[in-house]
Amino acid sequence: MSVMKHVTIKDVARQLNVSISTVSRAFNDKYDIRKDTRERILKVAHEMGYRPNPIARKLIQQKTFNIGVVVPEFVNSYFPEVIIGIQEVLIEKGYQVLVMQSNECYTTELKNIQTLEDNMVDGMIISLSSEKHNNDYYLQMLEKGYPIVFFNRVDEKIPASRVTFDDYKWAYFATEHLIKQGYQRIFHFSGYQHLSLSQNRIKGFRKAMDKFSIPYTKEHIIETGFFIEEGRQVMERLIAENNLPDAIFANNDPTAIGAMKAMKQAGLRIPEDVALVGFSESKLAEVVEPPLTSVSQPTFEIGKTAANLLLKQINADGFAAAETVVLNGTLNIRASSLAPVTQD
Amino acid sequence: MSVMKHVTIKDVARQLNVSISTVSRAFNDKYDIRKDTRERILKVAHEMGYRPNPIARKLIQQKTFNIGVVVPEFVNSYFPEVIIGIQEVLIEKGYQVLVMQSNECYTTELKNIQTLEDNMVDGMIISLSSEKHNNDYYLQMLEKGYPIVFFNRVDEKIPASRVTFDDYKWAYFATEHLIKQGYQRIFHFSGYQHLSLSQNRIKGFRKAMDKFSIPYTKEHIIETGFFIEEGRQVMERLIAENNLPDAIFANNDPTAIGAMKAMKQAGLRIPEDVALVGFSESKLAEVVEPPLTSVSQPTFEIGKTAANLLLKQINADGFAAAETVVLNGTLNIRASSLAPVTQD
DNA sequence: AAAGTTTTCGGAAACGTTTTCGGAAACGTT
DNA sequence: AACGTTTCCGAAAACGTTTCCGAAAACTTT
Repeated sequence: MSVMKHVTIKDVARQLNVSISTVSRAFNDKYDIRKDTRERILKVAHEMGYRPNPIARKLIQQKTFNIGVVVPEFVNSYFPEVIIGIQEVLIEKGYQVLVMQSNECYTTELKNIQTLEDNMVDGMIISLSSEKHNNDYYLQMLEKGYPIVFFNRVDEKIPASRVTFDDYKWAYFATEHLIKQGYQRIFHFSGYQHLSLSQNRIKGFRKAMDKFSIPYTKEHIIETGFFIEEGRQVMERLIAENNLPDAIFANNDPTAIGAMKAMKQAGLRIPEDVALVGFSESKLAEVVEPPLTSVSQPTFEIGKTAANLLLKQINADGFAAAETVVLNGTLNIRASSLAPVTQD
Repeated sequence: MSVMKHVTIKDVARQLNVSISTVSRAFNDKYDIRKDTRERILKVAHEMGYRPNPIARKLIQQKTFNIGVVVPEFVNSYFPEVIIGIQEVLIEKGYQVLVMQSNECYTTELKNIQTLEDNMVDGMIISLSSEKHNNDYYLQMLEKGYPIVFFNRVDEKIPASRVTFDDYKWAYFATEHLIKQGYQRIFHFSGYQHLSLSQNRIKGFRKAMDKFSIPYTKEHIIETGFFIEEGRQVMERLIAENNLPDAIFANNDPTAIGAMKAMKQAGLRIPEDVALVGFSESKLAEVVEPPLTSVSQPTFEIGKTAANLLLKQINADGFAAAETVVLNGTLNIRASSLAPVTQD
């Protein structure tokens, strides 16, 4: 009563006085069925409201046409945008996309992955949580030939396909931009430093500073994190310590904006007192006052290529060589980082 | 080779020299199994890396412990936050949450729902797309006793459980606030007007205007939509037409921020030239300059109650009466709507 | 019209579980 | 020692499909 009876393939077969296998053939467009019986079956089946039960199909086919996506969070707009890109290509190929979030927690990340695995997704697209993690499980999966693609938060010790951003290069450009605007005492608000993404941005920062022979110390690179609150706290500390830089290159927009908030609170002007550059362009950058200079990543494109890489692996149906695609960005220069001299 | 063999219940049974049923019993904690054999089985099974195949289990049990969530989009932070609330309660009860987005399109919304249905989710939590929709399919599902809960974007003609926000009341408060600050010529940027959410916000706006005997015409209520771009366009038009209000009550933050952008472009000051109030508080409100007054919704709470309502229906396992929960918000007053007189 | 081919279909096994049913084993009671 | 209970377990059916195998039916060819 409460759960109504689904129309099954048996019902259709009985109704039409044919065998189950024939109905199945009709639905799977097999070669060994007469065209007119096929159409007759499809017609009646549709009238009866029959839809093949994907669970049963999955059980026998060992293929689900589902793919799983695991991201650390989706309150910042970055991951949602990537997911839209992923769906764009996958849905068109008949796949369904199941999204799970790890909440930046390694344990739930692992649990998510196992549930997806248990549900027989044909492959996964993963962005690692910021917590320290152990690679064993991923290595095992890869060894079994399980199709996985990583993006954004990758670990170079995991030999899987991945789509990344040239964090090094664009961190360099972002820093260079500040230097060329005349800033000298530049701090970097970095992400969690065990992530290669953060390491690469630090390297880019360093490279630019070295290139232009600008002196700096370890204290100029401050492990801040990824969220507004974290950026604000670090900035508040700097203000309290009266240890202000000329400019800050923040590892992402939220931390830059957190710094911005702290500065406003303290009556400091941007960029006159401290200039700011963000990273991974979010909607926020354009909306904030002053507008935030930021490196924008092609989120949509990242999602699309990750999906395509995954499809390639799935279709190779064996051990496709791991591939790394590096995508390009742009530096969007806005008021928050303009030259201190030219300010009116 | 490419897909490794999963350890099945048979393997475990053979290994231990017991029957399949016994292994099953061990895993399902049935009463008719001796305690020590149960433990022996669990131990060995775990060592062998056996995990019960949920697909097979679903097939026979007709219960999946999955629930589906369909939202129109997740680039604005509203829906992601709700989803986090949903997951919070559902995961703890052993459910998994599958998220799909309709992209504000009725057709894909329907397709999403059917895929979820085909995948035998035990229930769904839905927020309707903004496109005009036909209720037939939902009515059918409800008639079959399928557990569904709607939130945010609901349709009063669908007699299902829902969790909503008192849009009427809070639209009233938002408008009242502007009036009390001394603004008279107030416009409302509304959402798509076939959604009851939008209608209620309009009603609240009207009620406040009437209550304080402030004259207004139909032209003061402008169907704008939900996104930044839309707000900006409407505002640009008003500026071009030299048809400026004193204040705007926008149906959500993005449209308010769109208006803000257009105003800045045109050199207009907020709130001196036009005051602004948003709705459904997003992260943006605090970050924008000037900070945006906005009604905040308890997104997290909305998700949690929606999930609980759904669980109630699922467990009633029959036809639980539809329930409507209305949650409360707060009006966060910030600089964008302060009295024009007291500005310095 | 007989023989050989090709097309079309039905039967049955398989996918990995849960669950019903019945029976063996263990125990307690007389 | 016979009987009745209770506890524990195995065999087999079921869930709704796909697919392999073989055979009937429909064509060709001679």
